[in-house]
Amino acid sequence: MGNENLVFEKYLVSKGLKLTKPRKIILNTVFATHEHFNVDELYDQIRKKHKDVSRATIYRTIPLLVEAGLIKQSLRCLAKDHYEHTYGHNRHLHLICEKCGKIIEVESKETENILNKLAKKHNFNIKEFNIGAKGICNKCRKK
Amino acid sequence: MGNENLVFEKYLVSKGLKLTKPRKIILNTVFATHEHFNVDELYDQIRKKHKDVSRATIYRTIPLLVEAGLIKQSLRCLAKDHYEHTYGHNRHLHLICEKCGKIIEVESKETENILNKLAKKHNFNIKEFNIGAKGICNKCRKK
DNA sequence: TTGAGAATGAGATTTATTCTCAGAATTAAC
DNA sequence: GTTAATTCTGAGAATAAATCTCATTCTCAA
Repeated sequence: MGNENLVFEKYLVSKGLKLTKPRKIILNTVFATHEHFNVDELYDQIRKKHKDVSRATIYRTIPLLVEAGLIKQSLRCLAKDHYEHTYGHNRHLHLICEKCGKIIEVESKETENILNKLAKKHNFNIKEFNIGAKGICNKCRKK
Repeated sequence: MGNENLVFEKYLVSKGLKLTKPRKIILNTVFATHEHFNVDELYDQIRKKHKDVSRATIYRTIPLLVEAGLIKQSLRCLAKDHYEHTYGHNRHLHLICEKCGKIIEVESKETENILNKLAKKHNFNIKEFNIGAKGICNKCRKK
């Protein structure tokens, strides 16, 4: 219940685009939970209430949400792109279990600081961090 | 010219698999350069010399190379999976330019140490790091 | 109210990757 | 060397996520 709506509308207007009903529905469904999501999950979720929003529109709206700084592309899992919130969420890194797919989110300003330093050395302007590791989680290791 | 061949053969034998001609060709082409690659690039490279290696075999061999610890899945660029060497190469992180696609490779043991600590806290067993950032490179920023 | 441009749904299309299958290669035992 | 059991292979079909097309509908400023 932040003002994603405001942010999104501002972005759209600045590009000469419109905050239409389907776009509102998509935005609100995306921000109805805090979870990562992929297009299929989002589509199913939306379809529970709104039978008139198409996959095409979802695929077309996601890049707008990304551009507006509301979400970002996250992991790729089972051949599908996944997304996560950036607006209203602290940045975090991911520990992904290769066995069960579980995602552990951990905050770490430290790693970002180091990356920032390294980027400076290379005259590189960081827009977005992508930090994580794959491995085996606690539960799966015990099996 | 390390002994990727030996490593690969050892791995294959341990799984009851065979180091066949196509697999040798693929392995050697992969290790003929130090560059990241995707399947198309690898296929073209191989086809210059060997008209009889199919895409299917390349797709089937890559997971074996990954499992053998010789390469790892790296970035995904333009809807294609990319791979990079792990055998014989120090680990590094990637700064990826969103404009021109340039990839800057940087070493950083520091970030890995931090991730290791965090993983310990969560009883997570890291198999592979995935560290990087997207942004704008020096050249593109000047435009 | 209206008109110009933007947005939509439906379904076709694209394309990386995976699968199928009949024949070929491999390897160990004889 | 032959054989037999198994693994591999190439070719092309199949799959499926993501993109595109297009005729129609919506939006909003004037």
